[in-house]
Parts: sequence; structure tokens; C-alpha cells
Amino acid sequence: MKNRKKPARSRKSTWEAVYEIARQIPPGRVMTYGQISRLLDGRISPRYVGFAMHACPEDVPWQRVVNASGGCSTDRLGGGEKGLQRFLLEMEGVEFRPSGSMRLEKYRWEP
DNA sequence: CCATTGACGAAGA
DNA sequence: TTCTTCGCCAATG
Repeated sequence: MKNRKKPARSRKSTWEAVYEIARQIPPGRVMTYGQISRLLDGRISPRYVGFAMHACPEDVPWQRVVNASGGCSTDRLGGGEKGLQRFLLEMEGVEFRPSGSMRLEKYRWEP
């Protein structure tokens, strides 16, 4: 084949790789930003995973991606409905502690 | 090409 | 436990 091989991350937008993973998260389970970063073999930093999710298409269950503390950073943004992410997760059967965090040990999903 | 930006993570105070 | 600091890397203008 021709030598025209672009860097792997340019094959698709680096963000797209994040979406692919997020779409595989089953209901009632969650993944952390850092976890996704590691699954991508460090091609993208945890910071940017979250940033990618912010611009994610609608077919991505962004709600199932939380920070390493098991909390919803999105709720802090106040961009719209406060607690929307938490609300959606509770619909899927995820329980939150009063502190606003979930038990990651229980809900974290690993492929 | 350069500066800015971000929904993070881990470690330290 | 909360807050701060640093590292991290790609997208945007």
C-alpha cells in the first residue's frame, strides 16, 4: 500500500475515539475521564477527554462519563439544569451519596 | 505558528 | 476533606 499513512490520531479525530468508547458503556455503569484516557493508551490526556465530551454528538451517553471522584462535574457548570447528569444516572439505577459522589468501585465499567 | 482553553488526575498542604 | 499546584495534549482563533 502506499506510504501515505497519517498518524493514528489523525485517522479519525482524537475526540472520536473517545466517543467510540463512551458509546460502549452499558446503562447503569460509568467510566472516568482518566480511564478512557488510559484505554486510548495515553493518546489523549484526561483533561481533553472531558473537553471532548463537552462537544460530543447526541449518540454519546456523556452522562455515563464522570470524574475520578465519582461526581458529576457537569453539575457544577450550571449550564442549564443543575444535576442533569446525576438525574439521568439515577434513572439508570445509580445511587449517589449525600456528598454527591457515587461508589465508583461499584459502578465503574471496564471493557 | 503562538496563545488560550478546558466537563481531569494525582499529590501535597 | 477541601483547596492548590502541576502535568497533560489537542482544538480553536
